[in-house]
Amino acid sequence: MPELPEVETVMRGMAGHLLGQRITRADLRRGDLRRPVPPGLIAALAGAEVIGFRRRAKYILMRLGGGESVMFHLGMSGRIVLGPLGANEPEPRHLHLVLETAAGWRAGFVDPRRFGLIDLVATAAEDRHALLADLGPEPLSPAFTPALLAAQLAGRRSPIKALLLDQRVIAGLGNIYVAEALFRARLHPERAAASLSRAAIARLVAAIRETLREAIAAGGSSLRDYVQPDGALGYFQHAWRVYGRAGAPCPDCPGAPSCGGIRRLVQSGRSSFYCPRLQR
DNA sequence: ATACGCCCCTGGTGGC
DNA sequence: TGCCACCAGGGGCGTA
Repeated sequence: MPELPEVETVMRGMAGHLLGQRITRADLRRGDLRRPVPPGLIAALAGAEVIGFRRRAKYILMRLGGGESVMFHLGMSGRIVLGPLGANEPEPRHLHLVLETAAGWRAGFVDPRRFGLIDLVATAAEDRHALLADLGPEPLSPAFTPALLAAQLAGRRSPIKALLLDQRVIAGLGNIYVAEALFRARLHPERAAASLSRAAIARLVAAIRETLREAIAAGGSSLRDYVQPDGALGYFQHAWRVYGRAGAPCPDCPGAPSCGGIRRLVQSGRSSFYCPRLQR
């Protein structure tokens, strides 16, 4: 479930074992991801020291001593696996890139559907990368204010759900956290963006922040060092209030009959979940 | 400029 | 057991 909180958690887990380490070996098994892995990737990685990590939207930037950053995007099914060298575990399927560190750890990029990507960018020019240049504000940054969101929504007739998924409007939300934030803000996913009052926009900004913060906290607290027994980083169970719960009682409606339960609808090909009584 | 459908790819699930 | 339809956390592209 790689949306912003999962990507943040994965990044922290990677940093825990890779930051400050030297990469002794880099092995590309398969380079035809969403876009081809750049030819210079292995040369940039091999022998390099990992000197920093940063997340922007759903991208992880791993900064190397040579002045380049490796960009990872997990797509729908991507994950990072981590384990000690020499462990006798079977290699996961769909392992596309393997890194080994001087300290004896192995990190792997696994992505069955190959909607993810790996790219290389000059560290000094990270934000000018074509995939980062047009991204909207980070929802957890002070720059993400009701006034800013209001300016983005003004005059837009699209459903609010669609705009919150648009990474140019706000960076890092995906289908799950949009559903959860709209529920928390009591806004129906089909509401026209421009019809939101100032108060509703303020509620939405707060709801997005709270939803993401709690999810990051859950990810961090559920994994002592972020590495699960199978080596996967940053994937944690979370109790969604509405996502994936069609037909279930609404957690905030005291009597189930009062709203008839959580409903599912399809918007531009993707599922939305909401409470018909609370969300308007 | 904006909005929408379609596509990329593999795997899991549930029905027959 | 097999087959098939449907669904899935993302996002880019072409077309109106």
